[in-house]
Amino acid sequence: MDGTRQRRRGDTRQRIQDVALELFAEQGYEKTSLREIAERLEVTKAALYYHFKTKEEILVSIFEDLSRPIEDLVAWGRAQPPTLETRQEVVRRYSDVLAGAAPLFRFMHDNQATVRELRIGEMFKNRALGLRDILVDPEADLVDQVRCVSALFTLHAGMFALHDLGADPEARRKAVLEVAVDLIAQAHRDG
Amino acid sequence: MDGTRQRRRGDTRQRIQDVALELFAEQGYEKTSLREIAERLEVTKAALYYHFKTKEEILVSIFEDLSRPIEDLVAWGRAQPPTLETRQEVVRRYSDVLAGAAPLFRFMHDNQATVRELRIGEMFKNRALGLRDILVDPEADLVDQVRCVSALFTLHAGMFALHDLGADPEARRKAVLEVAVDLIAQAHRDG
Amino acid sequence: MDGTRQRRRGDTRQRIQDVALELFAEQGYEKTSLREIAERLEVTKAALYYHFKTKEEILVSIFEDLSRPIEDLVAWGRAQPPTLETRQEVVRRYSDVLAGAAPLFRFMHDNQATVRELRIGEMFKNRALGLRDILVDPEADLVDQVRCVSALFTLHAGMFALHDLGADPEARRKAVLEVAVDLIAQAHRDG
Amino acid sequence: MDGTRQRRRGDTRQRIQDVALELFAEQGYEKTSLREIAERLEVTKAALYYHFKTKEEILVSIFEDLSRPIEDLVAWGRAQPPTLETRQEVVRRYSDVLAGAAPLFRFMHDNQATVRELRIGEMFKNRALGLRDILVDPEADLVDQVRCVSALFTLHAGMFALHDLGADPEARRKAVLEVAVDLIAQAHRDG
DNA sequence: TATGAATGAGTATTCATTCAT
DNA sequence: AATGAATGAATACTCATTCAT
Repeated sequence: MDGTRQRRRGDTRQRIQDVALELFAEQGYEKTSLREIAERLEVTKAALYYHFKTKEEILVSIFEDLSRPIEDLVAWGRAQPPTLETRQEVVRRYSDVLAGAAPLFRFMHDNQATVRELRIGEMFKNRALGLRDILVDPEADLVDQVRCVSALFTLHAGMFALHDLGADPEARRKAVLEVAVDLIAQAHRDG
Repeated sequence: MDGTRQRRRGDTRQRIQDVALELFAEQGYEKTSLREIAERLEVTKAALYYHFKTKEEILVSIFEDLSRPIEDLVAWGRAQPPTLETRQEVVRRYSDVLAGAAPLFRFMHDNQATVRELRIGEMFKNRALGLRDILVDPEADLVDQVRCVSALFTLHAGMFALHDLGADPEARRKAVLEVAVDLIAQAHRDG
Repeated sequence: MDGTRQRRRGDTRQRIQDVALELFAEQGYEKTSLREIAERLEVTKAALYYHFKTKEEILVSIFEDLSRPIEDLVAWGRAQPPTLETRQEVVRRYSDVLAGAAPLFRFMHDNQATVRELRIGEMFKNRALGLRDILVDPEADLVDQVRCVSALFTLHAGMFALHDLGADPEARRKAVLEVAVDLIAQAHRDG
Repeated sequence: MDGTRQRRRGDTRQRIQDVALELFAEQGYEKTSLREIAERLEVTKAALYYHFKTKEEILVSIFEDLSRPIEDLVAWGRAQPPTLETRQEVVRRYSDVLAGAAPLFRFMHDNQATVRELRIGEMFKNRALGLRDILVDPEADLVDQVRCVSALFTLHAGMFALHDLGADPEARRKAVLEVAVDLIAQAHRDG
């Protein structure tokens, strides 16, 4: 009975994160004001400050919650032997991770200038470097190193910039993943 | 003799563009205020408005000046037969174009959320789609289409996100270009 | 005790309206800045924006609050038979209405060019036309129609432009009203 | 041959006045910027300053040029005996004067708050008082004094606020004039 | 668990005016 | 007779943040 009003008790923090991420992804971090978030939630700005100390903290909390799978992936990858198979599996899993928190990663991708100045900039960079270090063999040829990094960027671009290549999203994701996996394979052909 | 004061006569418009691009690329568009630009130039904000109607127009003018080579490249590409060689040459030339106006393209890459709302968003998108249409064969396999687009993104990423792969910039650029050219080649292997 | 600080709690919105109307009437809408209003109230400009969305909204809110009596008068007038007596009574009541919100109507009278571009321009015009339609018989002789409208303008002018005819304000108002009532009577002499 | 360009030589001052009055009457004094005037004339703002020392001076010069007929009328009126006939003739002539410089008087009527702060405020007030002193007999009944002033305001209102009474402008002007002349007559009935 | 009221610092933009050329 | 380049001061408005209740 009632529902919304009832269910809203206690989950305000979560609802703030949801709405904020939605708006951040849609319009960017700077162009999204706390007033806007508050209005969409039908609470006052001050209510946001009950749950979060600053605007930035809202973003940080979202990032912390949603980016754990990357941490896990990096941890897993580090524990594996640095083989072709491991690397391809990392790429596969990363593709899943991206798809599982698309709005966050779309936001990260579209707001790099902003993100760089924020706390999450450093955090994200570290996770990204973690991934890279798993995929890239520092002894390898520079071209092959680039191939591995390129696999990563292909995944990202595939998520956020291929909306007009037609084809349904799932088919697109598969195609993108195949290219990425293939890039890793090429980097291991010989050397 | 004297220099600064003397030479400044008449080139204020250009100096505004230079400083603005520098700051936009460094801190992002929204976080760069006209006050900051004016101060760095040692003129008043009002002087900026003598030369440009709005903040956005400063950016537009920079974009128009610096993105002409892309237009030219698209035009050239369209006039060639849609062969492997053409496409690889387009990739090569695009790499040069990016290197030739690196600060602008770094800005575009880092501020996509912002750019999308601005007039240059549409402009840039059109140029990008132009390039894509030259590189991508709509009849080809989806995976091969992705390969071609990925070549483009590899170029971009190579410019703006590989600063820590070590190696000197020129070597890096060559490696990136090789990967991109190779991606195009693979997309043409058979099919 | 203390008073000012104490009493100010909760009535800020009203105080903004009061001070704004005072300044608008004194110096005009355009020449009155929000800084001025804020300073006189010893609050910040931002506080004004907590209570009103724009400068224009301050004016609109004042107008809506103070012009209700005209609406009521028009409604009353419409419900009466269109006789000489009705019309004279409307003129009498209008004189009271004007006297009851003199600063607002002085403002409207003195700032017509400005008001015309604002939201209240349309609102006021509608109320004025409502009054006119009650006073003016569209079948009547043009000269008699003008007499009725002139009665209205005489009232206005009497409020705002006769300060130097000497005599005390109340006597002046009575004289003005008599002229206006008489104009209506003449318009009904025969016809 | 050519024409515009040719004829424009030498009459810039006049053209500034024309355009300025047009815009002042249309949008008000404050809302009309020198940029706007300059743009419409296809000259630079600085050119305006070659011909006039300030924005206000543009208005003053217009007023001085166009309000001379009032001065003349006042002078003429003062030289006549203070009879009913004189007064009615003054009203008739004033109606002509208003019609002859309608944009100026429409401006004065619509921008009273602004005008009051400007140099022309005082000038206009003096001319108006001059007229009033001719029309009003200080010995007369207050009501009759009001009638005379009301005749003046009827003329003004007739010019600027009766556009929707229908009827063609000339018919309207005649009707308005008749009411005004009649008001003067009533003020002289007995007394 | 929130709100109402407010602030301080900032933003882009506009304006009348000046002056060397 | 006019322009190009610039300024100083102002304006309406927005934002993240605070705090007493």
